[in-house]
Amino acid sequence: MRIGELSRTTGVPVPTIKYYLREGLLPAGELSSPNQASYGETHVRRLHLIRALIELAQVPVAGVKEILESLDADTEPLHEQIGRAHRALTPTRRLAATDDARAAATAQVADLLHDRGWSVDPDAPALATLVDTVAALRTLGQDSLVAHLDTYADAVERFTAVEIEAVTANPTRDQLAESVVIGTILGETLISSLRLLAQESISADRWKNR
Amino acid sequence: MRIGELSRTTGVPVPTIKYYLREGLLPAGELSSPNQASYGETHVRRLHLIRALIELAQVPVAGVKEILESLDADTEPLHEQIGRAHRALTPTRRLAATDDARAAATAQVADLLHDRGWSVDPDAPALATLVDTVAALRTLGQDSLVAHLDTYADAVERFTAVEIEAVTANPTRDQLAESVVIGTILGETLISSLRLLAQESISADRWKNR
DNA sequence: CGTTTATGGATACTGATACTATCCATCACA
DNA sequence: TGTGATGGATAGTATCAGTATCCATAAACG
Repeated sequence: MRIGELSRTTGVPVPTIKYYLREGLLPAGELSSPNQASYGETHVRRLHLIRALIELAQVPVAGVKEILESLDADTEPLHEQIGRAHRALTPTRRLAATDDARAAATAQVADLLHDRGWSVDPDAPALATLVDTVAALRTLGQDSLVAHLDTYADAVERFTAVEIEAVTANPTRDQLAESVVIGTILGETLISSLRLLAQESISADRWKNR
Repeated sequence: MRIGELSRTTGVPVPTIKYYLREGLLPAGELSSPNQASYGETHVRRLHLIRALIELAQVPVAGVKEILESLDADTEPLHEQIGRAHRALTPTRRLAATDDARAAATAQVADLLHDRGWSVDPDAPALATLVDTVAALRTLGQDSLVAHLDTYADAVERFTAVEIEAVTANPTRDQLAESVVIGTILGETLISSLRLLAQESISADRWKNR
């Protein structure tokens, strides 16, 4: 398959494919002559994955590259592959907060992790984001939401368990890693759109007249 | 309070505040003379909100504007205010899928909505995103995840119930609207970081040796 | 009272991101 | 043999989210 056909079967414009090749998101095709390369099924699959990450999950190109590299690095421990995907997904979003708001948030999050027995890397970017978000919610006067952090954590444990289960069905390690990474990323898009739909539906008949 | 002090108390640089003023995110201060305006507590609060939306929830500036306008439009029905926030949160993320993948996804999503009794606007952007995501997961060979859509929906209903409860405690309608909108948006950041932490912790001891 | 500093408002510039467009020397195929 | 596609390189574009610069005026300080 040459680039034109790859473009036609995936719906991705040729210049964009060339761009992904340049950026190293897509491995080069096999060269039969200096200006004739052929692409295969793996390229089709990868292009689909790239588009899903960029379009649906809004992962920046650099993040996609990171994720794909981790998928290809199948010598490294699975947990490390997942860690790389997580990092690529959590663009350091920090927010200055007053010292006491941050201290309170840090303490609350530490309690939560302790109570749940979650052991995470203290440098995990998601941890910083969580602390900042809790602090921001307090600063914005939304303490009642923060008070239910535990219920959020319950619900989150629920689907994380399902994901782990769904994913362990994969026979090979490579497939497992791919499932985990795709599930982590597209799962978020899934949850987020489900949540918006649930809110829309519930809020519609809850506050019809306000 | 003049712009310098506003900058110092919020940690937002003066040129950035001027930019937000230009973009209409922040209402103008009260002018005492052609080049002397004074800002108050509302400006401090609003700046905190803007920064939280932009930094933590990664909402684009245009979306923040939309959200704030809906918060200020306290004459329109609450449900419509929420709808605007939702639209600002769901940047049309579409992904070309093969016709049968999309058809299957559309059917599955329709079933889900029906079974749960969720009634949503067929033009809701979140609906399109959900369909595309389900189609993409199938195309990428992740059917086992898609098979658990219902469990995701369960967990999502759980959050939503908590949020509604937490938020109805607000005495005034304005506060209620603000809580709903902030909860919708920052809640997503909260859930996403909790989920990453849960995954990290669970995956760590689940796949120690793979 | 004069001088330094800050301010409001307008306009211009910047850096990052994600593509698009153009070139050109091959290459395949008719 | 010529026509269109290809690989590879380089340059251009649009959008976004600020930054920077200017200027005339106002406030604060000595």
